[in-house]
This record gives sequence, structure tokens and C-alpha cells, in this order.
Amino acid sequence: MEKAELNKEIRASGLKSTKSRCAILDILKQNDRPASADEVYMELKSRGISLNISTVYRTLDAMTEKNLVKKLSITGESKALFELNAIGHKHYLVCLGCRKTMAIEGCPLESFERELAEETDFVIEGHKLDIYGYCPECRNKT
Amino acid sequence: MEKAELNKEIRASGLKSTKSRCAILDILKQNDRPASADEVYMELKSRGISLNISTVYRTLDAMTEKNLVKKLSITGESKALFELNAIGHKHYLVCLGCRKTMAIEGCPLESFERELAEETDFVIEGHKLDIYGYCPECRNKT
DNA sequence: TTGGATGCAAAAGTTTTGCACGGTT
DNA sequence: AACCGTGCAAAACTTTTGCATCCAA
Repeated sequence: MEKAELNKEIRASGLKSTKSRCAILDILKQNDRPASADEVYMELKSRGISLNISTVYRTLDAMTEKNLVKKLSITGESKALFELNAIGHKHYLVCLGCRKTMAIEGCPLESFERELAEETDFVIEGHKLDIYGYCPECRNKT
Repeated sequence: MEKAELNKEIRASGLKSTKSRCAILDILKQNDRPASADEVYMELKSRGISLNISTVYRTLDAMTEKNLVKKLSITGESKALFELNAIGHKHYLVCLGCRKTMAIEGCPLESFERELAEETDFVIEGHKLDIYGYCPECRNKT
């Protein structure tokens, strides 16, 4: 993505735009699966951008706060993961063998959420759904 | 629950039965929502049972291994949570205001999982679904 | 008796924070 | 110029591990 657009998007969220922040957002945009702070840090390094890990955490937190980014916890992962807060939302199919994750198309929960809101009187803001199993390569190993 | 039954259940899982393990399982049985290792530790303390926190972790891990217990990660929680691995499975409605969690009845995903298995050739083992929102008490505060 | 369970202390791993300095607006 | 972002180092917090001792089978 062009630098100018990243700049614009970051400022639109209310954050000050910096080289570091553009780079981090760019990485998340190119990633099709959630990344840990450390993975982002490594990718920055491999692109020749040397940031401190605490800056990466602070940036990801700030972007989460501004809804540019979503922070996830996946069962079995000890670290928090971050992904772009794209329009709509994603669910993941996670392989318990190799821990590969792939995005799932579609979401089966809209009507369920409406019913739930009525029953409980909650204001539903969102949900998190991950599905676990074994991928074609791992299904025969166990 | 009577001590004898807890004993039996633990041994049936393949674990050696000890006073600590009975106490931990008993706590999880009485909890209607997932607890962190530290919460279990505190509850033990308040019952006059003094265990080391590392024992609590080891016990919870062992019980997870034996499928007596399930380990969860909930978005926004920095710690892992543990709950009884009851027959069937549960989903939670989590309040983003006060972080109260309540179990949801029913699961809207069975048919979705079957379709997904066909499409992806994964063996689906399970899933994790949490729904987020604001409870009646918190919905007006923000 | 024997192997596994536990306590203790220390380490490991992730995330946060204080402070001084530097860059963006 | 003012304020916020960043680097660095240290701390905080959760979880794991090694080893000696203790307990259930």
C-alpha cells in the first residue's frame, strides 16, 4: 500500500502518523492471519526497520484502542495476536497439529446474536469464534 | 460433592488422587464460570488449603491433559482460564463493562461445522465461541 | 517401596512502565 | 514550541522448570 494512504488512515483514526506506525499497519495489511507482537517485530527487522519491541506493543495497543486493529487470544497460544480490523469480521480454522490458521468465509451467527440480545437484554457488540481440528496433512499423523 | 466421588472421578481419568486435586476439582465443579489459576489458588487459600501456585498450574494442566478440565483464552484476559469439561460444551456471553461472564444455552454451530469439514477436508474437533457486549447494568454507563 | 505429587526458588516468556530524548504537527 | 512517539532498561506478571522431599498406591 502506498505510504500516503497509510498516513491518511492512521491520522483519520486520531493517531499521529509516524514511519513506525505506517510500517506496522502495512505489515498487518499484508498478513492474512493474525500476528503476535513478536512476529510483527521480526518482520519489521527483516524489512530493515529497527523498532523496539515495546514500541511495537505500544503501537498495537494504540491501534487496537482506535479500532484499526483487533487483539485476539487463541486457545493454546501463549501470546496475544493482532490482526487488521477489516470491515466485517473473520473466523479462523486452526490446525491442532501444525497450528496453521486459515480464515473461514462467512459467519453463521447473525441471527443467533439477535435472539440472544432479546433473551438477555445485553447490547451485543461482537463475538469471537475459532474452530479447531486437524488439517489434511496432520489428520493422519496422530 | 462428596470426597469419595471426586476421588473416583480423578482416578478414572488416569490421575493419582490427592487432597489437592480433589480440592481443585471441587472448586471448578462449584464454579459456574471459568477461573484463572490464581483464582483457584485464592479460593483454596480461603478454604484453608495452602497449595503452591505451581502445583495449581501443574494440576490444572494435568487435568486438561486428561480432559477433566478445559483451558480457555478469552480476548481481553491476560491469563488463561480453566473450567470443568462438562458433557457438551458451553459458550459465554462476556460483559465488556464489568467482565462478568454468563453461560449461553445451546450452540448454533453444528451444521456449520459439518459444511466446513466438507469444504476444507479438516477433521473438526471443536470450536470456541464467545460473545461480547454490555450487560443491562453496564449498557448505560458508556 | 516406588513413582508420581508437591514445595520452593529460580528461570523463562510476555507485556508494561518510567524516564530521557527525538520527531511530528 | 509543544506534545506525543520512541528507545532503553527495568519491572511486573503469568507460567514453567529443576530439584529435593513427601505421599498415594
